[in-house]
Amino acid sequence: MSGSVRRTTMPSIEIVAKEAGVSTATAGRALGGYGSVSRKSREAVLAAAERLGYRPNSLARSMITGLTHTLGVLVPDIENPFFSRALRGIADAAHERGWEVLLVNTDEDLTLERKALGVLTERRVDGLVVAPTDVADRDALQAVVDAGIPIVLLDRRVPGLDADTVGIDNRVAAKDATERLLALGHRSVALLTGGDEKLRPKLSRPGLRGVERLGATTVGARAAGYRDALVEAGIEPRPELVSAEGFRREDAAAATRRLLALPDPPTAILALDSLLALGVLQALRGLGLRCPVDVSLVAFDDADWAEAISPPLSVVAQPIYELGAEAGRLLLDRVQGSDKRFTHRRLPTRFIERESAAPR
Amino acid sequence: MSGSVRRTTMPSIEIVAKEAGVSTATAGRALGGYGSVSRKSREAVLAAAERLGYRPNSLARSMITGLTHTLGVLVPDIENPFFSRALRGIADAAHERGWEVLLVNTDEDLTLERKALGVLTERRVDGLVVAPTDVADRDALQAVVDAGIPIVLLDRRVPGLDADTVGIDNRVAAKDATERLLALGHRSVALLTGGDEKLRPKLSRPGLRGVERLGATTVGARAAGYRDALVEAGIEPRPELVSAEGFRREDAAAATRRLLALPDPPTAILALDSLLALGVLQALRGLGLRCPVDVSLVAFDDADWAEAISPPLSVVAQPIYELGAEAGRLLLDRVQGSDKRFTHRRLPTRFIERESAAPR
DNA sequence: CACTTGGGTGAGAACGTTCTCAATCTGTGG
DNA sequence: CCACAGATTGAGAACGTTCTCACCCAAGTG
Repeated sequence: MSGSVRRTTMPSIEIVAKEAGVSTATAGRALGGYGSVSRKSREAVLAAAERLGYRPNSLARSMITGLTHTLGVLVPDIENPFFSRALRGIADAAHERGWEVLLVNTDEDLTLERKALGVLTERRVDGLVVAPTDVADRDALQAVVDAGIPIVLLDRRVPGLDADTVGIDNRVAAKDATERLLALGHRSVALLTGGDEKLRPKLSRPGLRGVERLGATTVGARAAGYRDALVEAGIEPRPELVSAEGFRREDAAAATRRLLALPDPPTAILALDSLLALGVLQALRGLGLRCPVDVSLVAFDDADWAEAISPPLSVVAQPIYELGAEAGRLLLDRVQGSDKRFTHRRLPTRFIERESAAPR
Repeated sequence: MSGSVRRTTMPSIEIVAKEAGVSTATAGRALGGYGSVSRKSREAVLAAAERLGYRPNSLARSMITGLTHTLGVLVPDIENPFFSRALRGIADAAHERGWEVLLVNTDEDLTLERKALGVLTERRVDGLVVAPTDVADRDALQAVVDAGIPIVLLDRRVPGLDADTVGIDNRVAAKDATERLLALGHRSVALLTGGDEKLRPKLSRPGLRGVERLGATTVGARAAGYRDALVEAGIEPRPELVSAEGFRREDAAAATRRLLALPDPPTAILALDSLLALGVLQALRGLGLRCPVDVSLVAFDDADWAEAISPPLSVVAQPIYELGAEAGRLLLDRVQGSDKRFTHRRLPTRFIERESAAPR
């Protein structure tokens, strides 16, 4: 392959055995803590190991036991605070039970995601936590499951996949947030989804079928919840108030400027993540408008800055760390042989009322 | 070990060879792309592999090649935006050259860090990027290096360790930031370090030796730079203006309240990371003070919210992603056999002047 | 004394690759 | 037709563990 075969200087169990004057089998037993070994042999082996600085080779161990004690984690972008916090939860759960974490960023890129699935399969990870880029990857994911590697989906769902899922009830959470804005007297509420261009027509004019299909995705479910609240309040959803122009802060800022330039501009905005909310705040500053007196704002995710800025931001807080930890635990249960029916765990969200949403 | 030996259902190269009617050696050559194989054999093997859904076992490959194509990454806390961004840089650099990343959080805990070093050694990672908790871990780190696993230190340094390091010039950056506050007419500048209790006396009354010794750590170097600026400006450093009361936002808020309650309170604050800056902002809000009219604020790290809040925060921006990417590249060079002298790479910082620091 | 029991031991297989080496096949030049 | 270089091939070793199995031995048991 890549040329030079690197010879490590590390002593093998055979060397340790020789040094201790026993067979490799006995040395293995003493070091691995299985089988039965006399006190004398054990002490000789452990002393020899200590002397030589012996470190077991977990690759060889994995070859034979069939367990790598490694969990693969596939997320779009570890820089995203949502995923870095969730990863922390996953990693802690894994560590607690003696597992390590192999991390791959997918960049929301399907090709990359598939390649990563292949690589992690070749590495024989014991299981995978995946925040899939797209439901379109169902087959690739199912292939991994069929190969005997259990998967737990995080945040997003993929219909028809044999996997546990962990997330929140996005539709209900979004509906609740929207209702709170309506209750403050806002009749014209904008939605900033962060999805990409091609999503927008679907979001703004979804047939019933469309909503159902989109309901599978996080953004889609939240958009559906937003619609639910409007419809129940007897307000006709206005497509031009739904913006899906990109995930970056600048995209959100541009979208905000566009929204506020409308003939009948929104008096409140619901942003589907905290980065988008920053874009809104930035745009408001630029326009000389103030939050919440001119425009109310509510965002998903309780970012660390949400409470510290002026005005403190009202948010829909997800239990992100717990989401990750639960995914990790669920996965480890599977790895360790659980064959319960697949569960779809929904953890509760919490609306934190601060000062960015005010009566109209 | 942990009980059940899991038998994977995945076909081995031997099965593929049988299916294709060739020897395992030939199948290996066709699949691995080494040696020479006739067109006919290759096609038969690839077809058989495709048919059986063959996936090479990279554990077996690593056993023989001595390369796991895995980089270990040891950081205090992946949730910290600094480390999650740096990790992104490391991961991208690794991916680009066909490596994967095994991640461990150390929680600033020396015991955990040592255990993690052991685990990663057993996993035979090809190299390690470490943001060490403490210089006290020198021996444990050196042992890993001696075992043949190269290390690159990120952000922090460990004197006397055979390793490359990547970071910024903390002393110069802190001095520059302090000078800018002094240039605005501030004579009473506080420093929020975020270090823990036992650090404070050293920071506030360092003998020359003290400063030198602390210069090895990130916080210490920045504190030294802060002092440098004061001394050069002919201002006597006041120990009570240096606060090291914890890393969390609440700690910073409490420290800020304490500072502002002093008889001769600071008119400007330098916060050593963005989370601490949030604490300051929160405390100011609570006290009914405004930034920058009542208190000026400058912080390290250009957090994503820094530009979006009011007032936009003036910051010392580190090239965090590049720091990580550079560490990754340096490490991969070592893994692939470079034996250049150890380098200590300092990437340039950039002061971004926004609106949180104003004339007194 | 013969017979069982069970702790302790070592030889060698197994895991799934890549590597080494010698043997065979192919085509070319004389 | 022969010699020879080079491509192609397969048997078997190697990597470092754990697992299987047969064996030895001391201590009871009848």
